[in-house]
Amino acid sequence: MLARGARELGFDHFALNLDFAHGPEEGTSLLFHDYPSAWAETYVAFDLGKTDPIRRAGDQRMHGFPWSNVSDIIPLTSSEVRTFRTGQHHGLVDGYTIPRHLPGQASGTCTFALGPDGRLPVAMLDVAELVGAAALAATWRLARHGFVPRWRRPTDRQRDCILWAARGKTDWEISRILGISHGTVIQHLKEARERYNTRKRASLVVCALFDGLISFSDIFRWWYTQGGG
Amino acid sequence: MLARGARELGFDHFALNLDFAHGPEEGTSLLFHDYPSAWAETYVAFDLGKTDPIRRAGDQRMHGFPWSNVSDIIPLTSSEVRTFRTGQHHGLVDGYTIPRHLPGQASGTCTFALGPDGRLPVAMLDVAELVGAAALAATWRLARHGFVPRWRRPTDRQRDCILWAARGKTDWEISRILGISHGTVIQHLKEARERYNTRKRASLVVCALFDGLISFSDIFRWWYTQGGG
DNA sequence: CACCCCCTCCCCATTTCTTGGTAGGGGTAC
DNA sequence: GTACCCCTACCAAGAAATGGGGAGGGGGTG
Repeated sequence: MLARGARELGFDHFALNLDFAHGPEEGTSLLFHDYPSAWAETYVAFDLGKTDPIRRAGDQRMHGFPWSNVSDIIPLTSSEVRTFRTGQHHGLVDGYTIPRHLPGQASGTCTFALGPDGRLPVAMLDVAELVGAAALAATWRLARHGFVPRWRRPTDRQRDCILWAARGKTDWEISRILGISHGTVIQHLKEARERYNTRKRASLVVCALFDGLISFSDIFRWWYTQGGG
Repeated sequence: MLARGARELGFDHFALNLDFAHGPEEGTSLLFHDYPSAWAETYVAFDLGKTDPIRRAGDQRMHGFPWSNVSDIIPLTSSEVRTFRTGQHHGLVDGYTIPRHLPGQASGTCTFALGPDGRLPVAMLDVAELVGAAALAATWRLARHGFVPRWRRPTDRQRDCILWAARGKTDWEISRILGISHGTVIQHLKEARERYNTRKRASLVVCALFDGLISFSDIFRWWYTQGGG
């Protein structure tokens, strides 16, 4: 259906990707597409997904964007430029990507791509936006079935510690800030790690951020008022 | 502009809300609207934003929904039902709400509401979706401005190391994964920390995430392929 | 050709995190 | 009342990160 829709909108290919955010161990991701098989194989073989600038840009946006805008959204590293060029050689010249996010639950993109002779159907982008969003929402509704792990979230105090850890404080510094003992901070962070089922401070912070437990504004609001940078 | 747009779409009022923190507590937020002033004052006075069922439903959805569907999306508590009823008494009978999310950065809704005599303009809901999303995205772009630091960005190899660090790997593990020496990984991360002007691994990851150098999907995609499929 | 940047490798000392325990007091829900 | 959760606090050993140095090769550029 999406493939037909892509044609009718004036595109050549589609790709729908949905990542479920239910923690390190118990998650899944979906990928449907009708990209040229040569490119798909290259993509998987070189694990290009991890350096795909399109996905990264999607994490910064609330709605669709043409690929030509990616460099305005995020800084491109040289290897990402290479990924991009390789895709073009495989017949994926341009495209339009619609991202959608549900904090702590899922993130996904729906992309409509153009072959070598294609031109971006500017007039249809708004429709593509709606079609892509509908496809993502439908996929999410279908896929979430039988899903509700929702492990216990960290407590208030654990969250405080995570927040200060995200701000780059050591356990001892956090203890001074919160007015509790050093060992207690260690304890809170220990239990928080268990709740997110991780074993490293850095990924604890990542999990808390993605889960919506803490946010960048939480972290940086303090940062800027400090004058630190 | 939004007020005019709301009228043209067949609605009576609009409200645009953007929260910069998903965290349970603190967080800055924006609210633009042309609701009846009596309702607005009540809303603010009782801090109803925290118990507004519309917002909570928005956290569960990737795209727009009419208010009549809210009870299908989330279970309504008695206080939420009260909020709802109070709104109706103030002349807000029905509406259509468009949510958008950026995990860890912002969440917002754009609502078009109907007065006592209004009927939901079903044919225009898709347009409302686009208009609301555009308004949210524009607000986000404006609000985020002046937020993005512009230091020298980490190199490709430094980014690789940050990404694996965000995934909870140790320096030694990263060295095995990338096929380089342990000391080199330490060196890359050391220089990456200097570029982001931070001294801790956790805040290095936070900076890289906020900067868009790495993204949540980069991090979690790998996790999914490890355990879940 | 210098010069800068990137990637790679190495040394050392110190600080910090992680993991494994145990345990009391206060609040709340059944 | 009993059970559970949260917050607090402590100990100790081993693993990992941080900060300070230095160094060579390759690539691109003025």
